[in-house]
Amino acid sequence: MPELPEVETMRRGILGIVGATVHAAARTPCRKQPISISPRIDRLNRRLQGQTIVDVERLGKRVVVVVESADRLIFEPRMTGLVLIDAPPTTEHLRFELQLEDSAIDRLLFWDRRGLGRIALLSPADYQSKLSDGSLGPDALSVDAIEFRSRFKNSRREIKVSLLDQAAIAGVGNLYASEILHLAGIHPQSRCHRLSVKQWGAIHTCMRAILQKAIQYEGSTLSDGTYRNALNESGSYQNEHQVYDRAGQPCRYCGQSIQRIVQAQRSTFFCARCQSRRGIRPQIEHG
DNA sequence: CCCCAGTCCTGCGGGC
DNA sequence: TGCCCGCAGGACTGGG
Repeated sequence: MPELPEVETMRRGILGIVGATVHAAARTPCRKQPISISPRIDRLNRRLQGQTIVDVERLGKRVVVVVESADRLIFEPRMTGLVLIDAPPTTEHLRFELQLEDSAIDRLLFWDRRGLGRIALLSPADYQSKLSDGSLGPDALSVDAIEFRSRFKNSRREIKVSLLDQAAIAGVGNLYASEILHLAGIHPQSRCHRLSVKQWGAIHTCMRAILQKAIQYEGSTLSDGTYRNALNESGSYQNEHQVYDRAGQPCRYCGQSIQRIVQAQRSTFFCARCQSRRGIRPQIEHG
């Protein structure tokens, strides 16, 4: 399930398309239900044809391809989507391609096994309103500690659930939320409004540490093997997981059995000893 | 404001 | 052994 580190790895993996010119944008033959592409593919193709790619950005869990007209092609992988420049895992789930010219890279591909992913082409005005309509918070790696705390501190929700709210902070998903709170020594059911300034500092610091380390490891490829980088290679951060999908196994830090609970219909994994309802794990340095 | 259940969708693995 | 159901969860919606 691509979260910020996986999407950032995809972004880095396709940077070679900068400078290429779009020959055509097209759906690929695929017997599955067509994925959502906005606007309609013929209109999207007309707006992209002949455009030079000038940048590849990331916005939370989305890959953003910028062309010279300042239109932005947004790839939203959701659960099983991949942005690739090399051989896709299967041909039957290949959904979309950008045929390229004037480049060593032939084409940019969107592959998605389950088809929940989305593609959208946004004008600069559409993009600006998307950024300012409140549906997407600041990127998890851009937001500073003050802004971070201010976005959560008055909420009565549980911290784990709040971290998944993309309108608060963009980029953190279910896997990394558990890992971040474990490193910070914060219980996932802690209510936001009851956390201290020091605890918010710890969560912010640990969020940055976990996400940056996961980027270094090129993301997490889970047992279903779906996630791949742009060259169709596995990530390796799954080997570093402390709690995610480790229910019943010993905490690597203290040996206590990792617990699984359900919050907002999603699995949360945590260590009840390292993540007490009181305070920060004392051994972790913050700042 | 926030919560919850349902929706999309496919592949897989547990259980019978 | 084979089949079916439920689960995985990112983003969103509608109702309470």
